[in-house]
Formats: sequence, structure tokens, C-alpha cells
Amino acid sequence: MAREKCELTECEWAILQTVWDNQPCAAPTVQEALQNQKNWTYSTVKTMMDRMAAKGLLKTKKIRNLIMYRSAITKQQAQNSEIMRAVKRAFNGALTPMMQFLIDNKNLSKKQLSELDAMIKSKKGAMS
Amino acid sequence: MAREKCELTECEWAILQTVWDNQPCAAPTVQEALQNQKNWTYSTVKTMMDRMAAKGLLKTKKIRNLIMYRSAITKQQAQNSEIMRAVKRAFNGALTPMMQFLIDNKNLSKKQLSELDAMIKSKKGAMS
DNA sequence: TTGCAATCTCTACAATTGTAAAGTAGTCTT
DNA sequence: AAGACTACTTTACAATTGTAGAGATTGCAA
Repeated sequence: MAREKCELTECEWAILQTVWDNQPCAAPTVQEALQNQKNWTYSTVKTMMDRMAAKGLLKTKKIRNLIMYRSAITKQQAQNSEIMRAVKRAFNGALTPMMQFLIDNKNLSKKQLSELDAMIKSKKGAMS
Repeated sequence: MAREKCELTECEWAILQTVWDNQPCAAPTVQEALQNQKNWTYSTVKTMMDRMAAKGLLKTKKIRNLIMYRSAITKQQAQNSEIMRAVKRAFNGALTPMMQFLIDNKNLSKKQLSELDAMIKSKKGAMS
């Protein structure tokens, strides 16, 4: 799987989220979809999308006079590298300490803890 | 606790790590300590540290002709906001899905899963 | 066929980040 | 007191990120 190393900026995340949901789609579509969250003009969105295409985050295909975009990375990949980035920076690359931190500091509810518990059990089961 | 909103850059992390370990310390100390990891000149380090002080990430105190730095945020705070940043961007702000992602996708070893299990249990115990 | 609407392209600009050279100043040694 | 060290200050510069105006193109509608 290519594109492991994608550190997305805030803006890139916003755009990609929209593209994932509407793909393939044109720039004006994305701009409209983001209208309420971000207040970006068409120019802004289009500029970012083209930069993202140049970086290899989006793929483009011209259909007559319309440029259609689709994402070149999956959401999973993006989520993964976002997490890895945090782990690398803040926990020296070690996952377990990060999980520990989450459990200890983010005061999860009892319900959430139980959910986690269940996830772990099911994962363990699936592994053996 | 102030300074909740600290999004650190790569460089800032490196510097802060060093400051946490040596605080209070002078810029040359930090530069030396980072010598092997990063290959930064004194100028580079000093510039960044001053910018960080301007941002409120470091505190300074002048002792005669030497400027001593200490961090203005704790490691916990920094770790926390690094995580929150990832959660916000990649998981829509929801912790549990992120944990799920970790458990499902980061192929943790059986041992790690058991550790997690233990953490959860102990946390649950401490809560009641 | 003329003009409007939609879309695209080009250009710009400020702030932030990463990086550092060069020059200044205070201090210690001889 | 002169030279050498050490640490500090000032200035700079390229790349990236966030933001967008203005003008060019094209296709449809009247």
C-alpha cells in the first residue's frame, strides 16, 4: 500500500472527508458541501484541491470541461498516519503507552471501558 | 490548566522533549543535547526557542548574561493535545472509534492486548 | 449570436515553519 | 589589554499553508 506517509493538514482533512463522501466529484461540489463548516470561497477550495492533486492526495480526470476528483488515499490510510504521527511525536513511537494514556487520562465512562474490553476480547479471539 | 490548545510542530516537540529533561536549561545545552538526533546549529535552536517563548510554550529567565528556559506546558498537556488533535481530525472527535481502530488495525501482540486488558480492569477498579 | 452562468486558471499575499549566517557583546585567560 | 570563547541578536530566505481576487473559457439559453 502506497501513500503511507501522508501527513494531512487541517484543510486537507476537511477536503478529503468531503471527497470520500462524494467521490468522484467536482470542485464546486466540494465547496458547496463545506459551505456550512468552513466558509471557503470556490477559489480557496479549488486551489487546495489542485495542490492536493499535485501532491498525489487526489486524482483528477477531465470529463469534457469538468474536472472530477477522487481521493488517492483511503480514509484508513489517512487515519493511520494521523495516529502514527501522534504516537511518534508524543509517545516515542510506542502504541501501548499511548493507549495507557488514553485509558488513564481521558476519563472514559464505565460503558466505554466495557466496550474496549469487548473489543479486546473479540480481537484476541480472532487472533488465535 | 491553561495551555490546553498547544499544537506543537515537529521541531517544537524535539525541543520541548529536551527541555523537559533538562529544565531549567540554556539554549546551548539544548542544542548539544539534540546534536545526534537533529543536526541543528546553535542559531537554529535558539531561533526556535525564542519563537516558542514568544508563543508561550517556554518561559525564560535571564540570569546575568545567560537566558534560562523552562517549559510552560507539561508533557501531559502536550501529549493530550497531540492526541486530541488526531482524534478531532481523523475520528471526528470520538475517542472510542480511535481506540477501536488501534485495536483492529495496528496488529498488537497478544501480550499487548493483555496489558491493555489489565489497564482497563485496574481503571475500572479505581473508578467505582 | 450574444450574453449569462458555471468553471477553470493564474497570480498574489501574509503567516508559519524550518534553517542558518553574520555580527555583537560580555567574560575569562594570559 | 588583547584574544579567544561563549552566548546572544538580528536578519534572511525558501517552502508550505491558508486564503482569495480577477480574468479567461465554455456551453447553454434566448
